[in-house]
Amino acid sequence: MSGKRSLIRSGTTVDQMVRAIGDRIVTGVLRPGEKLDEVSLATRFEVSRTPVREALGHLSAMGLVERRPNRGAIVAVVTQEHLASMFESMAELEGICARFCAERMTGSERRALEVEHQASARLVRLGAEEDYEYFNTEFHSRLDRGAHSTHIYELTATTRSRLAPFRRAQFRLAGRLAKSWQEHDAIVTAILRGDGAAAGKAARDHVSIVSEASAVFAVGDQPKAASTTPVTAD
Amino acid sequence: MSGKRSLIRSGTTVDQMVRAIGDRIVTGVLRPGEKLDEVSLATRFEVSRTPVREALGHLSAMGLVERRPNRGAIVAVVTQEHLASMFESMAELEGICARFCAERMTGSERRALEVEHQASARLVRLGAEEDYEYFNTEFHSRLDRGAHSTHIYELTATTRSRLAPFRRAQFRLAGRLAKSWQEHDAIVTAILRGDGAAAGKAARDHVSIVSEASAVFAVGDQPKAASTTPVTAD
DNA sequence: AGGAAGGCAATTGCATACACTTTTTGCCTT
DNA sequence: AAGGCAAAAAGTGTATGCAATTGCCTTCCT
Repeated sequence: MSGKRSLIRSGTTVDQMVRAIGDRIVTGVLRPGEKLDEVSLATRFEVSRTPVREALGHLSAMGLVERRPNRGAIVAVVTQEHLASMFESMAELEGICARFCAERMTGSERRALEVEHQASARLVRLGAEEDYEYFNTEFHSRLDRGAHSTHIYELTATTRSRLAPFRRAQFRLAGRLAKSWQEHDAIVTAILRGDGAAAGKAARDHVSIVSEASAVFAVGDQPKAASTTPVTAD
Repeated sequence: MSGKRSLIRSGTTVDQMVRAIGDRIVTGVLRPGEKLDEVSLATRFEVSRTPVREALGHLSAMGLVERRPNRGAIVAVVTQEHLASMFESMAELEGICARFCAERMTGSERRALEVEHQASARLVRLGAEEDYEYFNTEFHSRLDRGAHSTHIYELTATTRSRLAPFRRAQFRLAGRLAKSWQEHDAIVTAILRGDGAAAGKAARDHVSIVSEASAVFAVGDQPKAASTTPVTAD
């Protein structure tokens, strides 16, 4: 590989392909059910079929693409039913995390959670959607890590990433920002109180509401935003 | 591929490699931390490096092997802590499944669950460990499917497969068979009663006890049983 | 003698070539 | 004209070869 494509971010060719293709799926450039031809992708990104193939394997493991033996790969088709199932699972997983947090978080973890959460209140007042989204991600990351369970963490992370395409625009909905913060507050309060059952319930309810807010953006209504992963091709 | 190796079970070469290598990891022939050299594996199984590489990718996604970029793959090292975390997750997942079963199972599903469960009582009296293990698998499969949640099903399936290496010999422990059946009975009773909370608790407790029973077989104490996936090589 | 730099061997990562499977298209039969 | 079969084309699955990276060993300098 003669130095070209050196302007690109990082990692192996396979990683680049995973990001490039995955991003195009997540952003809706590649639509669910669309055929993913290996040679087309390879020529398009100016690499050989080998890394493309491997990338499709990764994406398949992530659940973003579906692979039929000897019959090529397609962008995973997520039915309304399966989407609901994923949100349901997410709610349960978050609930477990919150419950474990209430029972297991260290003193410094609790303090950090509280501090960050209170700090984010300012963003709600300002209506800073972008910044709040960052805090929101950080908040949930704290919950996931605070559960002190590596495997639950993995399950949560993979599920969250699979849901990413469907929850992107949730904070654009009117009033969602303030409501989100209130729900976070219920979770934080319960955790600090050490009330696992209440924390779990609050976290489950939180996701359930996000689910409803995101249902709008489900199948057949994917945005066509530009890719955020620049590559030489395209 | 010139017709040879036709005596083997099925599927593509990659699938065979996944099974062959995965089985050797699961059965302890390949020990945690052991280096997985691509050319060695390829020559050993008389295939080229390509399917071996792809298989290692799959196994990496399954969590059975660990891949370091440019530095090869090793059999995943499962720490005592991570193992505990996996059993904990399994308990929670089974709990969720049982709860959902109590709330959602159809009439015929409930009947089938009960019938099969009662039938397995005979195996306990006979001490038929092998046959009971089959029923046990079927039982849990019913629970997973009865939850009517495709994504929870996936999470449960992957977690279960990752735990497989550590729970194999559980029924060999004295009295485990009868105890297992009693725990199943508690779950079934609660489900048929429609008591989700009780079913969830019973299922969680069930896994917890399996966890304790399996802890004996954790890191550093893997058996060296022969592979159950015959391949031309070996 | 100890450490660092450079080179060599081994192994992974990518590209290309070949084999087999599936699908499509066109021709032949009914 | 319609349906089915066959052959070719398209595309995936596997093999092999080449480039690039890593780790180690040797060697040279301080």
